[in-house]
Amino acid sequence: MKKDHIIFLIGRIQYKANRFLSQEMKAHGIKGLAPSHGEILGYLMARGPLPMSGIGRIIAKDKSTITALVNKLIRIGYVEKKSDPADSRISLIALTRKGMALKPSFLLIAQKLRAHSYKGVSDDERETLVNLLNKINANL
Amino acid sequence: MKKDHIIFLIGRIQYKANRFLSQEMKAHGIKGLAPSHGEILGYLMARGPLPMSGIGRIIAKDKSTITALVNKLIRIGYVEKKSDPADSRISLIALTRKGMALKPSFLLIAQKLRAHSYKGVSDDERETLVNLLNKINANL
DNA sequence: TGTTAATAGTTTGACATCAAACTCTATTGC
DNA sequence: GCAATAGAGTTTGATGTCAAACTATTAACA
Repeated sequence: MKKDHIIFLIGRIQYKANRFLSQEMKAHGIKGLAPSHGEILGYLMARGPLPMSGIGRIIAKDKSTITALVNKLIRIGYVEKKSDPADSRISLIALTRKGMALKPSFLLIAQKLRAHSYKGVSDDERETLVNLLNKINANL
Repeated sequence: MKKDHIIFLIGRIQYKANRFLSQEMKAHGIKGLAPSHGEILGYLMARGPLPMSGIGRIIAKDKSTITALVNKLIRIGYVEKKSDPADSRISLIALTRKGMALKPSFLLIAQKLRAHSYKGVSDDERETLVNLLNKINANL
C-alpha cells in the first residue's frame, strides 16, 4: 500500500467515480452517455458555448476524441454546432434546449458525488487537496 | 477554475501522466504498451505473481479488461499464466525473464514521474495528499 | 450430499480514446 | 501581397475499456 504512486491511486478513484456517474445518469433517465459526455455538458452549462479546442483544453482529451464525443451529443440533440463569425475555423458548441433541460439533474448528481467522496473530509482539507492537485496538474 | 470538481481535475492529471508514461516507455525501447500494461508489470515486480482477480482489484479495471491486458502481455512475452494448484479457477500471472528485465527501466520511469509531478511539493504535503486521496478512494 | 450460491475468468459487442495524417483557414514575416 | 507556419477540426485505424452473458470451479448449507 505504501509505495503506491499517486497516479495509480488517482486511477482507482476515477474508475469508481465513473461508475458512480454512469449509474446516476442512468437513474436520472439520461441514457447512453459516458461520464465524458456529462463533463462536456457540465462545462457548457457553467460557461456557455465553447469551441472544440476549448472543450479539449478543459477536459484534457485528444481533439479527435472531442470530435467523437461532441458528434454523439449532437446526434442525441443535447448540443449544436455553430460557426464562429470571426474565425471560420472555429466551431462553437452550444447547449440546445434539450441539453439545458438536463441542468437540474446534473447539479444533483454533482452534489451527490461530492457528498460521497468528501465524507469525513473537512473544508480545509478539501481546499488543501485541490491546491495540491492543481500544483501537480501544473507540473505535468 | 474554482468550482471544478476534484474528479475532473484528477482526469486531467491522469491524461498528462499517461502521455508521460507512454512517451517514457517508448524512450526506453518498451514498445506497444499502454500505461495500464506498465501498471500491471509494475505491481508484478513489486509483489510477485498475482491472480487475475488480484490484478483487477489493484488497478481498478473491469475483469474483462484485465483479461485483454494480460493476454497482450503474454503475447509479447512479458508474463506467463500458471494455474493455481489449490484452486483450478485461478490463474496466477507471473513475470517471465523478459518481463523481469524491464524492472530497471520501470524504476527509472516511476522515479522520473514522481520527480516531475511532485516538483515544489514538500514531503509533508505529499503525505497529506496521499492520505486524503486514500480517504476519498475508500469513500467511493 | 446434492442443490444453490458465490467466485474466477473468458467471450462478445459496443464504444471511448488516442495518434497520425489530412483539410481548411488564419496569421506571420519578408 | 505571398509564401510559410501555426491553429482548428475531421478522418481513419488501432486499441483500451466496459457491461452483460457465459463457462467452469469452489464454497455454503440444509
